Amino acid sequence: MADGPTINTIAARAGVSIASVSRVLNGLPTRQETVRKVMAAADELGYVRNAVARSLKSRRTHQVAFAMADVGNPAYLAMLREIQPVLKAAGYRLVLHSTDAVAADEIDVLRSLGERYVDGLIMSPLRVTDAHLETLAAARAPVVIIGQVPEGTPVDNVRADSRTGVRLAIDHLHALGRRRIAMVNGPLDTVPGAARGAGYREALEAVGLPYDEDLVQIADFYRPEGRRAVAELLARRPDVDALMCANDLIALGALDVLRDAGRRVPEDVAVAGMDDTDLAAASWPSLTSVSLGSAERGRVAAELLLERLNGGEREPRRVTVPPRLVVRASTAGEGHGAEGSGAEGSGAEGSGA
Amino acid sequence: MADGPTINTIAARAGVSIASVSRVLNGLPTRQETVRKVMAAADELGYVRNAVARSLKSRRTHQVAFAMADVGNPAYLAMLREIQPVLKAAGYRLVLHSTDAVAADEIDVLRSLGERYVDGLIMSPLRVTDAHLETLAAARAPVVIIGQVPEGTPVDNVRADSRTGVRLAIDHLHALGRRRIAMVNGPLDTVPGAARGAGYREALEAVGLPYDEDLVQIADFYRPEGRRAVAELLARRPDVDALMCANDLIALGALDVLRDAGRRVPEDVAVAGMDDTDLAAASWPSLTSVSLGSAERGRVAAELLLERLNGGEREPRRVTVPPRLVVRASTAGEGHGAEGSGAEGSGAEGSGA
DNA sequence: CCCCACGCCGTAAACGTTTACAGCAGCAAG
DNA sequence: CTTGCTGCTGTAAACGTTTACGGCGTGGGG
Repeated sequence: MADGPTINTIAARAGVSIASVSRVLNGLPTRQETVRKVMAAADELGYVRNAVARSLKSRRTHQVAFAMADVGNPAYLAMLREIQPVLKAAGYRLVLHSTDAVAADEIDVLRSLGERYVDGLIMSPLRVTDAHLETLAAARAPVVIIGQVPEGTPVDNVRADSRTGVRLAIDHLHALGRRRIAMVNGPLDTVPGAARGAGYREALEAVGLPYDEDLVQIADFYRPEGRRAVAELLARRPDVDALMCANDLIALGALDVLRDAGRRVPEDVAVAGMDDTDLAAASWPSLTSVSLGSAERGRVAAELLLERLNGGEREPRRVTVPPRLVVRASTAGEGHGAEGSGAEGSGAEGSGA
Repeated sequence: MADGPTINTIAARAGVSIASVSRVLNGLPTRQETVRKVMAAADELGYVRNAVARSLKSRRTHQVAFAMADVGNPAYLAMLREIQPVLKAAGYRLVLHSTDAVAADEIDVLRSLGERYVDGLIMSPLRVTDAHLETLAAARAPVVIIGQVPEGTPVDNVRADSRTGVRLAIDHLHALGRRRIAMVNGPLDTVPGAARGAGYREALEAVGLPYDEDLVQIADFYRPEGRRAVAELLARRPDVDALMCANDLIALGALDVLRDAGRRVPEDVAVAGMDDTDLAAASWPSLTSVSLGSAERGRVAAELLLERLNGGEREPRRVTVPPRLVVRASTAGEGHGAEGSGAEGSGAEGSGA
């Protein structure tokens, strides 16, 4: 045992050269007799190819990195869940980085591509700075970016379309007869905040409703902030009949406040969220939400990367994944419970000692 | 550019040998002048050490694998979230495997340790078979198992204690004055199901309540199953005043059914879940739940592995992480909304094209 | 009978590092 | 001036593969 068998051990035992062993293991044309001897020796010794030596020589690691901004964020998890099987099926291992949305960490990851421990990278930065672009240009391996990237950046890119997403939701609310549709948006200096705000204005115009500053309230993307913001909004405009929230957490906060205020959802006020996280299905009433296709973005990103890893040179591609409105009780007003909710086992546990 | 600079390129440019370059890069004692020349050359060329070659020679990859049964399961995600930073801080990269709880896949992962692409492995199998144990014994790198493992298996092991967890919850319900406490358990032939069932009996005995078969209902660990089971239970025993559910999803199903039946929670029926996923805080009313310490189990597992990677030989250790009861509205009956809920940004998105 | 083609195999170099060892210069002590 | 340190550096081997190249034996065609 001591020090696992190598190609040399096998060669010695089978009475052939290491070249022959390598050929047999790689299925290159070899005499039957030799194949037999090598296979026998390998089996007896329990030989396993050393991936590191293989990578050094072949310049392929069969590993791909995914740098997610935040391991806790359901949107990134949805991506991960799709990326993983695509890579696995193609014979790649997944190296996971968490950058905590810190630009410096993201740039470190890009730079570390020079170490050549992976063949490629999928990255979803919160926002792309000039430093990012600079490092990207010098990246030593193919990269796919999930998110916004300036026009003309020569890199494969997969993006969502939250602007259209907001329009879907507003159209829906308008079709239900709502006419005083407020928006609880995230900070306007974030990329998603700006896009969603723009979507709101466009959508109102499209359905022929006036844009009213009074109906817009800014909150951070968290539940307590959502509560605060919706409370202010209600105080100022008690007459709202629908709330478009910039993400599901804000929407949950909205539900909290409406419940306390004795407003029925959706009868008095309809509520829509965004991101379609699993929280949307769990809440009461369950939450209508705009899916921005995190899962699909992950899958597409993985496929683009694989294509580039196999195919070689190619024009950089840009793919936009369309949003999808998932209607639930918080706007539709049907009973709850119809919907099957997700899967999720229990069993990561054990009994007592 | 073409083919990134190596230690040789630098040696040539700095007019020294590759050994000197290596020494400088590794901070071994070297004359100041030489250090200067090498550093200058390395900077100018934008040199980055090749991790693969380094690993081949040093027999250390600085990578650790985590094999999770299911990328979608919040319990495993909680582990991942803790494992990641611990490893990162110690200078290790994380390779993520998803085995979909398929034994054959898990065994493949164990076997693949022979490829030496990682220095160690953390694995959380759903259940451990004989084949697992056999492969484990022959594993070519240190392994830490999160979950149940037969007595005496010579492997580092971190486990939860859901049995005691159930007791915590039952004690709580009993202290609130509940006397007809039903249990909605998972399948009894799963490890968690059996442990939780045992915990239920023990706990009843401990508080002096009789064990009544009528009050036990079996469901699979999912929400629709929970609904079905609780509906049956209510039909049979309309007098229950508390429900102990074997996980949060079942508990969410219970809330659905109770709401439909017009029973108030917690006034008429108190409900407790298990696993303390983020769904527990999102639901209405928010859900009292037993945390089995997934996060802490992840952290401990990572620490055990690092210890073994640095320390070398050592007795196998077994750590049991104690459960913790998180009281929320579904039993306590206070208002909702007090609690801050988790953090979770939005921003994995982009605006429209 | 000679030559060549062909199929198979072994030798050796290469991938980019780390590191044991020896060599060399400078200097202090004898 | 020799000896022996000391401090630094270079040469070369090693990690475990893959693969270009040439050699060898066989058999068929001229």
